[in-house]
Amino acid sequence: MKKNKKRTSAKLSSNDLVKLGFPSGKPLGTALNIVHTYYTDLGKKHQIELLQDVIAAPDQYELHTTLGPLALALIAHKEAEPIALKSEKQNYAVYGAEAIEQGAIDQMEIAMRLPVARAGALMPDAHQGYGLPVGGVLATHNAVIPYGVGVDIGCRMSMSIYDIHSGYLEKNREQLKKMLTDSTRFGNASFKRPMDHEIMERPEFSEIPVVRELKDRAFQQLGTSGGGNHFVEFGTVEIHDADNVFDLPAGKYLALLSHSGSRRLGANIAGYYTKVAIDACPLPKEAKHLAWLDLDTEAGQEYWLAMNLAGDYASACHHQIHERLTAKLGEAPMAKIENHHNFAWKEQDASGKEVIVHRKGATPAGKGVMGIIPGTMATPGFIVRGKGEAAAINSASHGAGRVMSRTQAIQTFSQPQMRKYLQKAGVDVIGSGLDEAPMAYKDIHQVMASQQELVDVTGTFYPKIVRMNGDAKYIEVD
DNA sequence: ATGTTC
Repeated sequence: MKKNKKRTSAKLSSNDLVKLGFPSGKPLGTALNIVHTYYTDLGKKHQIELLQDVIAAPDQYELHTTLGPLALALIAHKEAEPIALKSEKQNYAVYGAEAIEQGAIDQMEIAMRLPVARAGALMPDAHQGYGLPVGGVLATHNAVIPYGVGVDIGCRMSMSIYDIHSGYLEKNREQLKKMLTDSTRFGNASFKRPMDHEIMERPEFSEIPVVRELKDRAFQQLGTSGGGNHFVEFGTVEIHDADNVFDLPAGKYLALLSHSGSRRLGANIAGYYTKVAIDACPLPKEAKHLAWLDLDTEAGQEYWLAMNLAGDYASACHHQIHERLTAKLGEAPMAKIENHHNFAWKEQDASGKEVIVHRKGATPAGKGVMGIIPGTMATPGFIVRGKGEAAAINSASHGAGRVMSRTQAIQTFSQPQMRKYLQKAGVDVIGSGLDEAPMAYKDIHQVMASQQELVDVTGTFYPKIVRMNGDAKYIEVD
């Protein structure tokens, strides 16, 4: 049980193994597993020598008791013929191209050349991701790409609109801040006693082996928000006209908006099935992360079920977040709106053929479909109604999109600078850090202008009290 | 995004 610290630091990392030439996927995973199971007492230098011997002549280790599986994985990898990409460049629609980084465009071009790809589109908030760019939409035939869905499966937006005049917010800032602090959990924190939810009764939790192992943690994390760009916030929402699906009179209301996903459950499902896909689907290096699962295979069916479970779980988390805060407010919402933006759907293309539409950081925007496109912690978000634009595969952006990486934002901006920006916008922030500074994002108004063909704006949300992950006393502005 | 282990 008690491990000596020195020995842990001598552990080989996956990076070390990549440097030794182990291809990621099965060979890398097997090597890590074997070396950490059987050879931890050997010392780093000897571990490296041993692995170098295996990679130099795997056929000599095929029958080795502990290294045999690694040798076989290396041989299988060498023999696997990569699946060819289409050689011709494929066309797809790009919205707001002038503000999209080249890396995202390069990734989309590769995705379009997959033999299973049928159509694609790039949303105006697009930026580089793993495999498919964030803000990328890809329709495939009978195949699902785990990294086309993304790591945070079923990540979504949820809004409750209350029949409370927006003036309530200014008069009750302190109480609303306390409600957010008491009723939401970010980062590693979870509720002492999670509320029960029927999602935990789903058969997938006992029927799918990889999901079974995640059940306990999923229960602990019910109703939590995670980290990164996730938030729970109070703000005011302006309903522009009476022509909205909620039958709300035009006006200004108090609203609650949340953004989060499927926590560890979705992340681990994504990680596991990506590995399965990479093993089953050898692709050229530049397309490796776009490995797909055929929906006619057992693994493909299993991923589909697990993905849908993770999506419903993310929804359950939002429902509990809103349930807790609604109870504190003591007023039932008069309208609710929710949409996910990291998922794959079975839809029909223009010719009526079934396609699998991956939206990785893209909002469903079929004709009449309502959605929420958030800006940043200090800029407006929008309630939108889809126009059903076929060229965009019935999609729109899922936010403003970053103009700089988290690391870059932390190096570029200062605390006083961010404080000033938030003060000017009249926004209180609990938690967060400079990586989520509004200045690190594209101008949401420009992004909306780039997608006028894709959505109509029916309401505008102004964030006022925002909670994100991070040290709660770090960026409070009052 | 993620108990940061690809």
